[in-house]
Amino acid sequence: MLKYQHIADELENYIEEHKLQQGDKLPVLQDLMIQFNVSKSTVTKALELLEKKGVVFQVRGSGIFVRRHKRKGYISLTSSQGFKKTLEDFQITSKVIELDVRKPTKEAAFNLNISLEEDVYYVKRIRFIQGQTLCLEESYFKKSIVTYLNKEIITESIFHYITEGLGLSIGFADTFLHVEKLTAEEAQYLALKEGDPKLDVESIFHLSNGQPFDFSKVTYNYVQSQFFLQAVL
Amino acid sequence: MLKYQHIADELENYIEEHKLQQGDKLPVLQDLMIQFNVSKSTVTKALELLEKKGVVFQVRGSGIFVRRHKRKGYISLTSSQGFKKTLEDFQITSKVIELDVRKPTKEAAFNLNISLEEDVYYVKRIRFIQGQTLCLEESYFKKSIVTYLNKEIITESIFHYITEGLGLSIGFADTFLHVEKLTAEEAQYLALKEGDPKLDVESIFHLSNGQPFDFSKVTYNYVQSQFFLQAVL
DNA sequence: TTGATTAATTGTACCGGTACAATTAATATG
DNA sequence: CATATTAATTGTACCGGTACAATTAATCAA
Repeated sequence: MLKYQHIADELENYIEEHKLQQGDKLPVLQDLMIQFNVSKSTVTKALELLEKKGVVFQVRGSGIFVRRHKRKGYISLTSSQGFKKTLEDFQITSKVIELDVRKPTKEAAFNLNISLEEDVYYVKRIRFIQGQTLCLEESYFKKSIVTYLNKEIITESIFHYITEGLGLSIGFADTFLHVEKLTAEEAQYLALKEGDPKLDVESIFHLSNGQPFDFSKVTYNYVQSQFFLQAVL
Repeated sequence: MLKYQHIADELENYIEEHKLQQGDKLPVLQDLMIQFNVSKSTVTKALELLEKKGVVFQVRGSGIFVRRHKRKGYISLTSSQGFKKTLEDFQITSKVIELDVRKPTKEAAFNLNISLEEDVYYVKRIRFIQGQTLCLEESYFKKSIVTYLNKEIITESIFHYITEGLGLSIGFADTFLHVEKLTAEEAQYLALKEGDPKLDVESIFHLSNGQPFDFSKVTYNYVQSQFFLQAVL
């Protein structure tokens, strides 16, 4: 494992375990260098990582401080799938509605940058949070990249399978949000009424080499739709 | 100006001017070092910046490539106010509804981490995009930090005034999203109907030293509510 | 020509260092 | 005792360098 990754993990764990609060001070750079026996730039790199993640902020001439917001139960918009990590205290389950290999819709083909003839895995599932319907999800996976999927895999974490099982490296994602009214079909799945608010989240996921491999459309139950993001400006 | 900032700007302009597309290759590190006459780490730092901004992605052993999504008219969730930069082609105007110094609501006090007795500037305004109502905004600025505001300032860019006029440095923000139904009052402002969908965006802005200085609640017209964000995973 | 092997390319990890800006602490000054 | 000045602290910018991993290009073998 990379040194700076390891340091970042250690620091994050430390903050978690000691229940540090916003503004609490961490050891200074010099001390961290000694503690982990690495150079200044390696510690700096670890801290940059944590800064991006919204875990700390640094103030020149002053120190390194914990950044932690007060709200719970929000889904992170910046972590890959959103779940798992940020909502680890909450019970997330899935029910698979459909799974098959097919040709993409025009929309999916456009977003994945493929032809209408190229095969994709189509996945449709509902996700529950604490038993409540959280969202309805449709995904299109480029079959040339995600060569195999089955019900067991997609009931668990697809992304975990892609990275660990297939050995692929996920790079980045473009995410688009829309607010609209629920259609009759969607309302039924989400146990809401037609015309109720909904949040549509469309994401295009890319491998580290830039290839798009997954286009997903997720419709959220507006009651459960609480999202957050931490930006460095 | 910082060297790596300058390089990042230059590269971004180059991409824009030459209308480079997703996947287009930029000069390799070595060439950029020579071109800008700086060390490897400085170029790397510039590229990290652009990577965070979602402008490029790098592939080890291969090169530096342009990252550019195809959709227009989306508001960026990661840039400070969202507007100005990403929607520069669109006409954004503001109408001030209220502006005064007052005591914060319990909610504002909580989010700004201040007492109920500390003064805040309260700003309420409507923002229009191409003449259409885009959003209704309520902001609470800590008066001890943002010492003065007037109608001219808030009709233009408040953040520009805070950085340039007051010489403050904005650090980071926590942003929370909710989807709900419009109240009667909100509906009126936004020229929509009560019960229509809305997107609420609450943000807490902090200075570089970690102090929160602005809590804002923005209610978006769902028709205009198109947001995007580019994440590195 | 195909496939495997090797070599060249290219970005990333990490080191050690100097200079400096912003903050904070210490000291001097009235 | 408040306030201005100076000094110490602490993070950031930037340099130059070595080693190496992932990709791509070139070469060789069958």
